[in-house]
Amino acid sequence: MPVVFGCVGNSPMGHLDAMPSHVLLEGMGPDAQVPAHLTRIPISLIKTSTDCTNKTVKGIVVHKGPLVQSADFILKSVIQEADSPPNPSSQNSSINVVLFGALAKDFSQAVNQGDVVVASGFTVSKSPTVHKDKLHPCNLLLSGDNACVYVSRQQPPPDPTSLPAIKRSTTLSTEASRGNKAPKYTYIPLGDLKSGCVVNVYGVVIFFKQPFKSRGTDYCSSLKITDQSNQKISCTIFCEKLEDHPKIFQIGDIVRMHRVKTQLFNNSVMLVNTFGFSVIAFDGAVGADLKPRTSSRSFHLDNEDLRTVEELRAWAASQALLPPVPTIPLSDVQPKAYFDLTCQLLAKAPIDSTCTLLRVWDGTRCPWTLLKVIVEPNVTEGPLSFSKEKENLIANILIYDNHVEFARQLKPGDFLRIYNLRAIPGSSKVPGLTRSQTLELDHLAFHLHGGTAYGRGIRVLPENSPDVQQLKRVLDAFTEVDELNDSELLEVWCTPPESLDGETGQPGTGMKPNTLQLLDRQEVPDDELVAGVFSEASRDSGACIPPPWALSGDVDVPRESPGSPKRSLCIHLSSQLMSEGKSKELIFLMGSTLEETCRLAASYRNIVPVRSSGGHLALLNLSAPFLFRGRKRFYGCKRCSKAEVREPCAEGVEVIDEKTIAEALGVQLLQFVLLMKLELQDASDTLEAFLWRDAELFFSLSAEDLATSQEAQNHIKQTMESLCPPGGHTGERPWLNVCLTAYRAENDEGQNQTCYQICHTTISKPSCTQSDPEPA
DNA sequence: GATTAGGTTTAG
Repeated sequence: MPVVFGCVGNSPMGHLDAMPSHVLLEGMGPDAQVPAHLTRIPISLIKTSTDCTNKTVKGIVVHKGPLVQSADFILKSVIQEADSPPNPSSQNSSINVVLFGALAKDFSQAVNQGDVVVASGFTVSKSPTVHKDKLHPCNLLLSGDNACVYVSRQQPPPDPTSLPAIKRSTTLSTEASRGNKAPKYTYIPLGDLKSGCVVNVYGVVIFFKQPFKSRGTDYCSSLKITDQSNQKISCTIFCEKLEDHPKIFQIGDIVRMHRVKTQLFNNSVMLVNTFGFSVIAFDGAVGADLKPRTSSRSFHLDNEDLRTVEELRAWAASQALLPPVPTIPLSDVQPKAYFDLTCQLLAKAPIDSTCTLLRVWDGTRCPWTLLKVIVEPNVTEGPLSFSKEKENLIANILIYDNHVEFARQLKPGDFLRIYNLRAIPGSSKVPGLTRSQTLELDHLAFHLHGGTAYGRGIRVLPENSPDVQQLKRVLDAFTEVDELNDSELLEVWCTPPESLDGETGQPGTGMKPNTLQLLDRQEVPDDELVAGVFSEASRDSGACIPPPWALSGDVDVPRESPGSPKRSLCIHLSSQLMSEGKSKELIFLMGSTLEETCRLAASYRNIVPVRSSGGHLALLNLSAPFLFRGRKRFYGCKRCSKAEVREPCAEGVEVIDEKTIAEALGVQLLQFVLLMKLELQDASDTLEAFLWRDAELFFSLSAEDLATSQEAQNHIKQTMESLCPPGGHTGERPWLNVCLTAYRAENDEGQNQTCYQICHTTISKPSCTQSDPEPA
C-alpha cells in the first residue's frame, strides 16, 4: 500500500491537529508518484556543493527517530541507498535525513522502518555527527514547501513483526539535527502534551520518589510535576546510573527534562525518559540560588531558562506548592507521625540482613525518650560513643529492607534527608539483639520501613545545599560548645561587666526564640487595679481645706450617654495658671472615678487626681497614675517619692510637662520600660535572656508609646508572633542573630547570678525572620 | 537488547 505525502510546509507549533496531508494510492510504488521532471541521484554522490534542484534520492528507512516536539516538529531518519546493492566499500550509502514541521509529523505517523522512500526538495548540509555515526558526511534537510517524501511499504500490510529486520547502524542523537551550535530547546507546557512525542518540559515537582532499584537493569525515579497549566503529569525515569536521575530534594523543586516521551497510561499522558534524556533540577523557592543540580558537565542553560525557573517559582509560591517546612526537626517530632528528616549521619551499624541502624542528629533534642539500640562494637562504622550532651541529641533510626542496600553506601558525616520516616511510640522488637541487650520501653523509635510508598527513601544532600548549610551552622555551634568543658564554658559566659554600663556585648549566633513571657514584677497596673485606687480615694470624702494657692470650683463631667445623670466634681486650680489664662493646663480633680478622669482628660491638658486626707489635699496611692494627659498616664515611684500637693512653678513655662508637675509634687517620675524574658534555643541548650535596656531599639518603638498606642501594641504583637508563632512548632520559629550581654546580678534570694541581656539588636521588620544586629 | 513502573505507608 503505497503512500504519498503531499508537499507540506512548516506548520507552526500548536497546529498539532492539522489534517495529515498524505494521500493513499494503491498498487503503485513510490516511484510512480514522483513527477517526471525529477531525476534521482545516488546517495553516495551527494556533496554539499550538489545542486539539489529537481533531484531525488531513494532509500530504505533503516532508522526512524522519535518525533521531537520543539519550536517545530523534528524527526531524524537514516535512509540507505535503495534498489542497488549497497557498496560495501562505501560507507556513504546511508545518510541522515532530517525532517521538519508537518512533514516530520506525517513521516512519523506514516513511515516505518523498512519502508522505501523517495525524497525531493531537500537541501544538503554537513553532517555534524559524521565522526560519531560514521554515516554520510552530509545530511539531507527536508523543510519548507518544496520538501516532499514519497513512500511505499515493501511488505504490506504494515505488520511490525513482518517488517524486514534491518539493523540500526548506530544510535542517533536528535541534537545532531540542529548543527553544531548549542541547540535551542523548546519546552512544551504540560497542558499541551500529546501522546507519542518526544518533548522537553519544565515542571514543579509535586511528588517524587528517590531513585530505587527496579526489577530490570535500571534505577527508577518517579515524579509528578505540574506547571501554570495546572496539569499534573507523572514521570517515570529509568537510568542505570544514579547520577543521571533527577536530583530532587523536596516538593516544590523545579525540573527541566530533555527528551522525554509522552505516552498514554490510564487515559492520562505521562512522561518516560527516552534516548538522550537529561534532567537538571533547581531549588523551587523564590529567590533561592539558581545553580542547577546536575551531574552533567555539558548542560545548556541560558537566561531564558533562568527566567522560566523564576516564573515557575513565582507561580508555585502563588499556588502554595512548596511546603512551609521542608522537614521536621527532631525536637518537633510527634509520635506515630510520618515525617521527613534532615540530619547528619554520625555512625551506622548493620543489625541483620534486613535492618541497618543509622545514628543521626540534627542539633535539636527530641522531647521524647528515644530508642536505644546496642550493637556489636566491631560492626559499627563511626564513633562508638559521644559526649553525654551529644548523645542526648542522637536519634537511632532503623532502616529496613530495600533501603538497607542504599544505607550501606552512606558514610558517617554524610548529610541526609530521610523521607517518610516514622516515629513509633512504645517498644518494638529489634532484630539481632542478644539477651544482654536491652530495649527501653516507652520510647520513640524511628523506622524507615521497606518499600517506596509516599516517597520513602534516603537521599544524601550535597554539602552546599542551603538546608545543609543551615544544619551545619547549628551542628558546628553545638560542637564548639561541646568541646569546651563546663568550667571553661562558664568562664566564657561569666565575664560580666560590673554594671550595665560599660558592658561588652557578646555576639551570639543561631539563637532561636523558644518561649516568651512577660515579667510580671512591677508591671504597669491594669485598669481594674487603678479604678480600685480611685474608688477607694473617693470614699475618703471628708471636708478638706484647699491650699492657699488653689482656686476651687466645680466641673461638669461629660455624660457617658445622653440619658445618664449629670455629675459635677470638685476641682482645684493653680491661681497663677489662672492668672496667665492657662486654667485648662492643669486641674486637681477630686472624687472622680478612673473612667470620669479619662473623660475629662479630653478637656484638660493635665489632670492630677487628688483626695481628701486628714482635711488636706493629697495625691492618690501611687499605684495609680499621678498624672493623666490625654491617653497618657504617668506613674510615680512609691518608694522614692515624697508626694505632696503643691503648686507647680509655671512661670515663664510655655507648656507644663510631666517633669514640672512631678517635681512640684515631689513625685519621682517612673519611666516606662519594656521588659521581656526570652528563652533562646540553639543546638547546645536554651538560654534565658532579658530584653530590657535595648528593648526599644529591638522593637523600634518607645515603651511610652506602647502604653497608649494601639498601633504600637499591634506592632509588638506582630513581632512577637513572628518570633514565636502561636501554636507553632519550634521549626517555624526564625533564627535570630542577637548580641548578648552577660552580667552579674542579685536575684530575689540575694544570690549572685549571671544574667543575659539582648543588646544592640534590632528586628528589621515585624514579619521578618531575621534580626540585624547594629554595630555596638 | 528489552525491561524496569505505573505514587498511596510497615506491620520489624
